[in-house]
Amino acid sequence: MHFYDKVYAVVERIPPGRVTTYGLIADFLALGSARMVGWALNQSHKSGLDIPAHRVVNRKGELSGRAHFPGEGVMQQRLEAENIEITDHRVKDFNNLLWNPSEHLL
DNA sequence: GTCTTGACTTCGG
DNA sequence: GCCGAAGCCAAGA
Repeated sequence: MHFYDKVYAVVERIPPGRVTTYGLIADFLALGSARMVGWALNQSHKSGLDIPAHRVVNRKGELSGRAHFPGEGVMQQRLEAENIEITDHRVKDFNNLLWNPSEHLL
């Protein structure tokens, strides 16, 4: 059980239409660094699992990981498919859509 | 072994 | 609010 397995477990529990941040996940799992979350998601494609990584954004609500998706604009399209509006690579109404793991999982 | 590289965040200016 | 520096820690070279 590596830390990225826990990251995947949390990310899979993010409800559709909501988003969360690297920092919140790192804090919830006590990883010590938000970078580890990004690194875990970077490796997620070869885990074989279907991780909804598009629901994880940075603390400003920006789609900082969009470049690592299979195609250009894929991350944004997946979010829009869940009724999340994106303007200039940022989640609109981000503060309202933010999903905090520690308030729902514990 | 060290050094670099990040899907990040926080703090000071 | 923006910018630069620093802290963070697992891979890969």
